[in-house]
Amino acid sequence: MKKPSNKFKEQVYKLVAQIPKGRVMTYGQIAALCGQPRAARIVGGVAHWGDESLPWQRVVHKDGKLATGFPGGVEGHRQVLEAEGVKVKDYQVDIEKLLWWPQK
DNA sequence: CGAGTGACCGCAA
DNA sequence: ATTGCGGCCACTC
Repeated sequence: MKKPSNKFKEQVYKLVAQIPKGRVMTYGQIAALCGQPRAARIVGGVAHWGDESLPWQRVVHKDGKLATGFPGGVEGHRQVLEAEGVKVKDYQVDIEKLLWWPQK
């Protein structure tokens, strides 16, 4: 296990905290906004061992697929997302519709 | 500096 | 469409 803990983590924190309810972002997207478009894995590490107070449930794969290692698996992830108002279809969200970008 | 890890991403069979 | 493999980056030992 590896626990990220530097500015990259803080960057991810800020981005995730900005995700409005009912919207989702992809790991690659967040990584790109942090300046590392290929560091999606790092974002995943932060998500797993990062601040649990952040809405990681709004972070999904590039295809809109749910996170693999989410507590309770995709099942728990799906329920939390629906609780936020996000319609989940077959453990997948309408990524093209719900994908959110930070206001410039 | 070298090796290992990870809630990913993209391409090939 | 599904499955498998590698590569990528940041971080730890």
